[in-house]
Amino acid sequence: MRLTRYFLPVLKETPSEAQIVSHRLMLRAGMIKQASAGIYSWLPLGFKVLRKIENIVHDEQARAGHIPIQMPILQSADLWRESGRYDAFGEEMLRMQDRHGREMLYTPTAEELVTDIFRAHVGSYKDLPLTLYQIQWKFRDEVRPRFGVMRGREFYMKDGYNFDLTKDAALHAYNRHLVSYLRTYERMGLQAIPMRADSGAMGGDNTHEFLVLAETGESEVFYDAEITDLKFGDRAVDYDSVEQCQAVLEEFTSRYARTDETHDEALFAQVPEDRRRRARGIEVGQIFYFGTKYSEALGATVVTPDGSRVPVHMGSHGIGVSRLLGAIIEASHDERGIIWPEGVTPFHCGIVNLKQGDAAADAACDSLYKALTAKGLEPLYDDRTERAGAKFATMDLIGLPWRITVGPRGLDKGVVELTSRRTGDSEEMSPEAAVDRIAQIYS
RNA sequence: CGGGCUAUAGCGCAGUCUGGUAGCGCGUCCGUCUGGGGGACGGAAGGUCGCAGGUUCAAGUCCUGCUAGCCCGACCA
Repeated sequence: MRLTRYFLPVLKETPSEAQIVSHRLMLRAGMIKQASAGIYSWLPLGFKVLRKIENIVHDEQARAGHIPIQMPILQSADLWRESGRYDAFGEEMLRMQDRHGREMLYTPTAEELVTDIFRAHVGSYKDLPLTLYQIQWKFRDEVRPRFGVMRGREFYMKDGYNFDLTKDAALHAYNRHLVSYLRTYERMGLQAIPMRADSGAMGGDNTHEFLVLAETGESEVFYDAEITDLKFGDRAVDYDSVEQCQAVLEEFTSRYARTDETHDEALFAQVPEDRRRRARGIEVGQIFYFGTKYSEALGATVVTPDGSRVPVHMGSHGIGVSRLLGAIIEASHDERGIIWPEGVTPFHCGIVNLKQGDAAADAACDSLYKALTAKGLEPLYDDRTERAGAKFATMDLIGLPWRITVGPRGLDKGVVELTSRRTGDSEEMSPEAAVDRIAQIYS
């Protein structure tokens, strides 16, 4: 993409509404624009990152064998009355009426709806196990939205629901999700620590939250320092293997790690003192096993091999897709701007032409652009007639992890400069070598 | 939902106390000089001063009501 043909409304000054760094940077980098309290439009750069994150989630869901569906944003109140949550959910649920006076609501989650789909179409143990998920806009009418997309009222979320014949099978689904989520977050360049959590309005007693450590996190967390050394890495886990998933769960949840909701000082005291950590975290996902709570309320049953009929065991699992942009920025930025992890960067690299209009520089940039594109990479070419400083400042702000700097001075020696946004390290090399290096980084 | 605050050009703000021709910086547009970290100079465009009513010869400024947004707290993916 050529910057002169893109829409990237960057701001030099910070809008006064933004308090925390991710919100400020998202506004300054032209990623979002507030539409009303806690509700945002996604501008091209922000939308691109949102899609990248969404794609990673879809990809990892597919790997775990989960099946994508799409359920409506507006739902009838009827099902929610059946489950008893219409009243239980309270003011957070945005309610409205259609022209006939029917009570409707903007979905805050979808246990009822997915269970309704299940009970209508699934009747036999032979159809199990089944995990359906969607990535869809949700709405929770927070009393006080803040922190940009980290705590908006409208938010984009992956919500998944597993249906299993037995409790053991459902617990395997729970473990499988934990493994799958570890992979998902690592691909985004994040370390998200599973912590024992509170089940809140979902019900059930088996639940973990995934937290990204960040000073601006909304939750206070307590953990054993050893846990941050754990890396999921590139291990090949068979998602169908009960033992393998169980082993990963045990590895990642055996050390002390809890949010303030479930924190237990006596247990925490058993962690060696030099490893006890108290910090803040951003919640980016949660997994639940809640058994037959919804299947019983809504009559979602299956016939077992012996011919009896039993309610299915269920769990639900969420990843805060839109919130992740804020979490990633909170975890990865400096005073000059965002630093995108390679896995979610909106463009693979930037090309900065230091002297737009100079025949040699223009030609070198064009040829770099073509070579990168030919390798399936997406560069952002700053072809504005701005001064070098302005171009560097924009690149630093929007956070592309790699920058190729092209100027007459270097071209005289036959080189361009490849710079890492994260480390600031620069290296001179031929344009061809720069293309190869970028391609290698993303291979 | 309790407490505090704000609303003036795309963004950041002054002007409101003490009523009298709506300003500054950044950004935008044009020109010249520049050209490896938000450069300089000259020119220009851009405003129902959140909305409605009131007081007054005259309201951005005073009064009343409303709306929207922000901060602290409680709450929350």
